[in-house]
Amino acid sequence: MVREQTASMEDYLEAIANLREEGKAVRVKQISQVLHVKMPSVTSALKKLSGEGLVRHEPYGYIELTSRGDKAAKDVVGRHKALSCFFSQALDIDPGTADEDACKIEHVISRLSLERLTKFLQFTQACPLGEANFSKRYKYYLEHGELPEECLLRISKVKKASE
Amino acid sequence: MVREQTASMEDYLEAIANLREEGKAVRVKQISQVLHVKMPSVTSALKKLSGEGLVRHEPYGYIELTSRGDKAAKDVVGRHKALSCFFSQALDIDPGTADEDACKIEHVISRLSLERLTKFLQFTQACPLGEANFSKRYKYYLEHGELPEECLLRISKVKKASE
DNA sequence: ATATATTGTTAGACAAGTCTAACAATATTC
DNA sequence: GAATATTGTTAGACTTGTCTAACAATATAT
Repeated sequence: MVREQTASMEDYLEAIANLREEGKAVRVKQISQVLHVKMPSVTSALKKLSGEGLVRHEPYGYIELTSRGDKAAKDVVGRHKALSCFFSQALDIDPGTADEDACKIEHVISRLSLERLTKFLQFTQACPLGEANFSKRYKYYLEHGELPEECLLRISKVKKASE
Repeated sequence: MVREQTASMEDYLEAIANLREEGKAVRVKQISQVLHVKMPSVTSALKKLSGEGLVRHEPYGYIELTSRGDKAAKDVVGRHKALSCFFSQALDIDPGTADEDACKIEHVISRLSLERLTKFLQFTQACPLGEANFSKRYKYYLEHGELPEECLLRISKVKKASE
């Protein structure tokens, strides 16, 4: 299993993976900007991660993830994406907030909850009950503060049936 | 607005409020047991919170929240409950895991996401589309790995209509 | 009411992660 | 290619929150 990392170290791994992914130079300066920390903090973190065999780092040179580091990073990035996706798509939260929340929660959520969140999202998207899909009705509820008509109709039907 | 607290200090406030709520003695020992820390950590935290006017603490005596402390504690407890509720009810996660996750996430989630999560839960419970309500269909999906029949029927209807 | 057990506090070490200041290496520019 | 700017590193201070060890207060029991 992937070695347990602190939230901070996961952030560094994630930042390196993302910079690499975006084709940007993976340098101390870049990482420090992405994570809003000063450069010495990055150097220090890289030293730690190198010591654990997750990162290769030539002083003054470029920075790479080892295969173990890459695995760990992919894991964090995966959690981040799942959460971000859930917040923005299922809860209709703006991408900025969704991303911020994902950034924090990715370090603390359990595997089980993450998996369920993902399945929940898939389910709501795959299961288009009524004329509109679930997300649309939810958004209606968010905007108007009350259930859309199609939901109310069904409630009254049920009521009548049981009367 | 309620003063910003660290995750640790929020945990202490929450523990005090919960002990009080449960009618148990609010003592250093109790808090240390609830939070799985040693007693000196509690003493230290109480000193800090006293200094900020959130807690009243007579040395060797009982521990009370001030009105400001109570307000802050209620806020944390509210977040905890909302999250725990969402995980257990909407995602059908066991109460233990739901609680653990709530404990961590309560410190980092944004107001907006929390509010949406709550609304989402209300919506899914209030909007009983189809014969069964949303939660039931979701649980079917979890158990069987595929959409319940009523969902599939609707998909095929849509398909036919667009053919 | 004295001995003992329990609970609470103080003092100080430690770990993680950040920062600033000073210095070193590399890049850029003229 | 020497001067300057940029980037990176080292050293060491600081914060937060934990711990252990030793001591102090309170409660309990005989």
